[in-house]
Amino acid sequence: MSETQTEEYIVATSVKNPKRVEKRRAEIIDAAVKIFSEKGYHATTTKEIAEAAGMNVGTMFQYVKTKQDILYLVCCHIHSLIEKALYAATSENSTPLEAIKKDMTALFEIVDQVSDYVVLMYQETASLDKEARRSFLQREQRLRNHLEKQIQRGIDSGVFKISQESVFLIADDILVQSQMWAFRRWSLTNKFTIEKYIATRSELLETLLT
Amino acid sequence: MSETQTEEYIVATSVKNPKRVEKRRAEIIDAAVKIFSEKGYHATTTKEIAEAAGMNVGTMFQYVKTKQDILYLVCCHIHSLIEKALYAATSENSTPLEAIKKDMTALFEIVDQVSDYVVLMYQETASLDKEARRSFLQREQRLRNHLEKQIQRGIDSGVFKISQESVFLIADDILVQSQMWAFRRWSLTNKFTIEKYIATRSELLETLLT
Amino acid sequence: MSETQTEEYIVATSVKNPKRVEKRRAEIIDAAVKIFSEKGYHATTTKEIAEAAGMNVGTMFQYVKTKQDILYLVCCHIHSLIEKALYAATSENSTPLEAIKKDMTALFEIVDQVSDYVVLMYQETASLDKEARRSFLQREQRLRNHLEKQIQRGIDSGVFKISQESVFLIADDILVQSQMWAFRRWSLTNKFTIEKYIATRSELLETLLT
Amino acid sequence: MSETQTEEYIVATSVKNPKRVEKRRAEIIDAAVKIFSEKGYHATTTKEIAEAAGMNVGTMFQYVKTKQDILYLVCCHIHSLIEKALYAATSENSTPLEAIKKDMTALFEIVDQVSDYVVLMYQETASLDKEARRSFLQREQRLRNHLEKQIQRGIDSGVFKISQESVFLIADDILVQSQMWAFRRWSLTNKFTIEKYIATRSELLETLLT
DNA sequence: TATGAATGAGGGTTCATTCAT
DNA sequence: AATGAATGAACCCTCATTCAT
Repeated sequence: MSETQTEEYIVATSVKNPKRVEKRRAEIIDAAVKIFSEKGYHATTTKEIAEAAGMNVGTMFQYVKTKQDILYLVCCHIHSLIEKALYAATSENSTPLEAIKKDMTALFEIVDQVSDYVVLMYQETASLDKEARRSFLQREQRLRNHLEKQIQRGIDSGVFKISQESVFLIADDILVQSQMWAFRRWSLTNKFTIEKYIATRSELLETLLT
Repeated sequence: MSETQTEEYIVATSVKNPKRVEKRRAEIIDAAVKIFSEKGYHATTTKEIAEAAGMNVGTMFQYVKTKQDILYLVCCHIHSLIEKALYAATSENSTPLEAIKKDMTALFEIVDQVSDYVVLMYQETASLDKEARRSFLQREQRLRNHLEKQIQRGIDSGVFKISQESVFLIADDILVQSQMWAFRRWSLTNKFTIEKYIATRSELLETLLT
Repeated sequence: MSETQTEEYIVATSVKNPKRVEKRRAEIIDAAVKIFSEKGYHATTTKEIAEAAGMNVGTMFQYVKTKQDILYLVCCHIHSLIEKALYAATSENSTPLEAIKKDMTALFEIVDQVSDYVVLMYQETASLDKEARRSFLQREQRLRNHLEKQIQRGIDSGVFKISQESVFLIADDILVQSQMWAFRRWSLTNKFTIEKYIATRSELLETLLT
Repeated sequence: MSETQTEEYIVATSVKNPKRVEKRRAEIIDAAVKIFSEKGYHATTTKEIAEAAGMNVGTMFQYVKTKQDILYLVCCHIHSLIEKALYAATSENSTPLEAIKKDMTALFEIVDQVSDYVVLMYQETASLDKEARRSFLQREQRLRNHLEKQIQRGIDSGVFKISQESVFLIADDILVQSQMWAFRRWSLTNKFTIEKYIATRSELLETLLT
């Protein structure tokens, strides 16, 4: 479980009222998420975003310093959706195997629901500068850490028979596989419904763990 | 095994002599690969590429119609490197398990060698237009098809005990995991050398298959 | 002695209480003088000025109609500093030569003290519109008129042996030379202290006048 | 005579043919000089300049890296006009007094002819960044050095009876006075024609020197 | 009177692509 | 086939000023 802690990337604003910032940014994010996932980050104009967000360009740039900031906010927002769904699924009263399967299911389901955004999020991460990218990747580590802990529980209670170094890889694999459902939708949906996909993945995971 | 066959995306040129086209494009690709993986596709100007390729912008645009064409050529080039390495590793005289492990090893090793380019290739795929992207993704399918066949051999010979639908997923996983080594290098190299990574992955694969 | 009299440029305000206007404007001027002379008029934003003046942009614009008004106020303020220092030095009980030398000394000394502001004042005069510039230049004429009168005294009393048309030029020269000390500080301080500069200028002036 | 030598500020270009650069820049300068002296540097748009220069904005920016570069070129161009006129007037076969008077006359006359540009040149110098400003000011020193040499000749030959430190000041004064004719045109032309101005200044200079 | 969010025109600069030589 | 100057639409962001509270 890696935990190199660094400060979060902060999106600056010249607006003082935090409530307003939150509200306006939500509007910006909502608009940007849609346009970005249709046309991509680079092909989208700041003016377009502002218009779609129902505000003036100048206004928008009071809540955000650069276009990239918008991308960062968007990525974090999407990530939060996933994180919330995952954490909501986690219950303490289940066997380790059930628990990790439940997490996996929740993860795959939320990714399925917002798959366009997941693609966007990972595709455009590259357009963030170092600072922002690092900060975003840290968030991702939180997800993996969560899964690692769940797997570790299974090892500790003697249910899972895997080597210690596999923990990290398997946790990471689950994450990556969820993303894959988004990225390869066009090809996977030929063969799987989301339910079938989850079922097959669950089986493979069980094979691996026990 | 997916095989929706469509025509390949063709990069047009106004130059007649095919030998010259090949030579000049090789120069362009070599230059572009380096700059793209340093600065990214969008941050790179056509002029920079031309200069690095030792030719004039005008000249370059005679071997290529758009900047995106260059990206397409670059992606295909990188992909070829991987494809060649994978095919070179495949031998007929081995057990299915040995064979798929050998393939996996070759794949991971080549990705390790050109990891910067792999990252570039997958990161910037989004910047290709529909046509070109589809054509590029078709190439990727060839890789997966190859792996699928190897796994199928094991099933057919009764060595691998997995469901039919897992074939596709496992083949895809191997591919994705190779890419992961490139994408998460910064985090994985904390825990693994490439040899260790291959070994662990091999073990997990064996668990899964047998 | 030129005296084309025109009305003064008036900086409008929407605030009724004159005391408050005076106080607030003093705060604005103090803030603006500093920032302008650090970054120049164009590079300074109204928001910066307001913040430095400890008030809100909106508030500031109630005491001033445009950004240019601030510049005008600043220029007038700086000019007043010089004017006051000059008038304070003038005494009636001295020979014409002593008197003009005293004035010159006072002028050079005050310019030396606020040289940054003098540079600012003359540099940015160009950014005033016609109206405001004319009004400001009128103030400058008051200074020259003062010096002209002092020289005239010397001529009238038969001490200064110069032609009538030189009066204007010499008065102007003194003014310009004082500004030069501000503008060419970087080069003049290699050769002169302010005392030495004043001494040398005094000698040259005496040569010229007698 | 100050001569801190530093490298000249070089205006970059992406155009290789030096002849073309020279020709195009001449067009840019011609256009810019006119618009700048009408509206000032800040109020002028790069697009306006390009249009007036009969070329595309993009084209213009191939001969110049920034708007400020244009200002620098303009300032240098104007300065060259003055320098050439001054050097052309200098003859060796005259007494020191005649020589310096001739120089002064030439200087005042050229400034009179291009007075709008002189005002522009000195007014907007402040808009140059440090680098460019330093480089431009160096050019100005060449002018002063020239005048200093002329005065020195008179001292060396025993004709001028002035202290050594006055040499610098008097040379500088001549320069400044020429600029004054440009800057205070509106006020000076009430009292002087250029010929009368030159005559009066010559007299004062002679008084000072002999 | 004071606040600070909203406005939006406009500015400098870039760069993929073309085309005359 | 090669050169490199020309094109111009488009982009991100700023900031003086206003106005509702």
